[in-house]
Amino acid sequence: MEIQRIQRKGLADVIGDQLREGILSGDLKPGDRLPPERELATRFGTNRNTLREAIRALEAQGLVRARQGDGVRVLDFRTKGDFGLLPQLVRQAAPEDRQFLFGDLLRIRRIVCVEAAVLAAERATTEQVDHLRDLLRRQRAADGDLLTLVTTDVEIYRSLVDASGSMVSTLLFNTLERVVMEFVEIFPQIIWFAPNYLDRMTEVIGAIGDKDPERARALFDDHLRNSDKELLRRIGSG
Amino acid sequence: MEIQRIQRKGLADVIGDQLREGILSGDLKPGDRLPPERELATRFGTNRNTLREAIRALEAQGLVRARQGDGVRVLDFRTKGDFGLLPQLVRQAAPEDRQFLFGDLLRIRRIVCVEAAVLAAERATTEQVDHLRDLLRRQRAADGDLLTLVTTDVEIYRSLVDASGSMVSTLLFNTLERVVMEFVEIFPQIIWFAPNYLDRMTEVIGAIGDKDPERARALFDDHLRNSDKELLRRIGSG
DNA sequence: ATCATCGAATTGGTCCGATCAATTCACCAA
DNA sequence: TTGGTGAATTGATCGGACCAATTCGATGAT
Repeated sequence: MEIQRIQRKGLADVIGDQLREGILSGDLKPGDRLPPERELATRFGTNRNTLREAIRALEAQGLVRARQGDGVRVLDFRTKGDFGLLPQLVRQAAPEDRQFLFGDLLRIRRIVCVEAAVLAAERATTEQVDHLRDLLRRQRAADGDLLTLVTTDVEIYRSLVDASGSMVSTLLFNTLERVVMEFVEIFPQIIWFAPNYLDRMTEVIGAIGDKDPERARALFDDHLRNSDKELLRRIGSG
Repeated sequence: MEIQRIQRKGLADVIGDQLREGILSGDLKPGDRLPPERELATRFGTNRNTLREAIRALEAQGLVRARQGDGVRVLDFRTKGDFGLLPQLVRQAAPEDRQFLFGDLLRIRRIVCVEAAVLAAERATTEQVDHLRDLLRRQRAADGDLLTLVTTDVEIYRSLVDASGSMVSTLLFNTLERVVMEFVEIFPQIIWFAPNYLDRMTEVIGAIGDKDPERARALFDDHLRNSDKELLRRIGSG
């Protein structure tokens, strides 16, 4: 497990974060016009170039739109915002909203992962199924080592989504995983494995190996419903 | 229906598009280091500031990562890329991949929309259900006017997702809708409404009004499976 | 009074040149 | 071989200048 190099944040990133927070929190409403770049720059104690880089990043995320001669206008991220905004949105959600958000997230993650399993049962190559079985073996060998369990678990899910052969699912999974990681930082207690976790996953991957989409769907959906229910319970009582 | 104002693309946008295309097409591989900013700027016939704005946008989308003293490195969008990359990916996909991509997209859209309908049946307020019924009436009144049919259809889906009360679903729907619009430009023939479209939607919204999640799920899932099958057929034969 | 027209003010877009700061890497010494 | 040191590389920030699109008020014709 490689140590993650800390990403040093430059001034433009900090400014971008502040503006983004203002938009996602609702302080800056859709249709609002940001102050002129020259004014914003001095207000943040920087120059126009650096400030513009910050705004470019927001523009790339669909949060604002700059028009020459007019100004920089805040867009409505609720109707135009991208799914990729979710991690940031979770990070700064009010504590009373987080449990609700988490429940919705688990629901979406479940149906996406189940559908990926179904697709994998239709399309996966024998190499991909073998790789999944390898990961399960590694998971059994981990024997309680939490770090190994977590990283291998993520790898299993990722490999399963890869086996579905769907770029749509893969990219969707990437973002979902990122959101889950945000929640892990907020609720560390959701790092948890169901008692029958390994047996269930073995059954699911068995169904995929058997090219039996409907059995994979039923098994995985049932497992995730139960598992997610427990995760929600742990947050509720924590 | 307001005419969409054409978004004027600046130089930084054009440069960003070119670099993004290089990454998504695989010409620039993960781990590759881009040429130094000073060199890239002259190569694109521009200056460092403009070029840096282009790179900032790519960075905000998780396609590259710039580190002072090192350089700008290409990230692996397959494992780290965001769901929001999908529209651009569709736009420049090879023609032989597009049908496949479209099938996967419809599959994900179906399960997401169905789940939104289920949630709506659990949570929707009477006002939200009334609004959905209004939209259906407007759709009936459209009577063949294609522009009205399309825009109202999008509004129905959006209102349905809104009625699910799930920000996760809403943002996910935003991106999915954007991808669908990309496909519409490529395959205009997918603008199509099933003969029983209005009756089916009326039934679904009826189930939501009755607070009957499972009936909403069954009705909507069945409708979308049939409808999507026809859409795929129209692409295949077109 | 109402509307069209034009021009100045506003504001984002691009460009130039310079300096600061983190990283890398070749070189040297122990 | 190892470890440190400094030069080279490269991104980050800065200040100022001018170009270009939009907005909006003044002006004048109807």
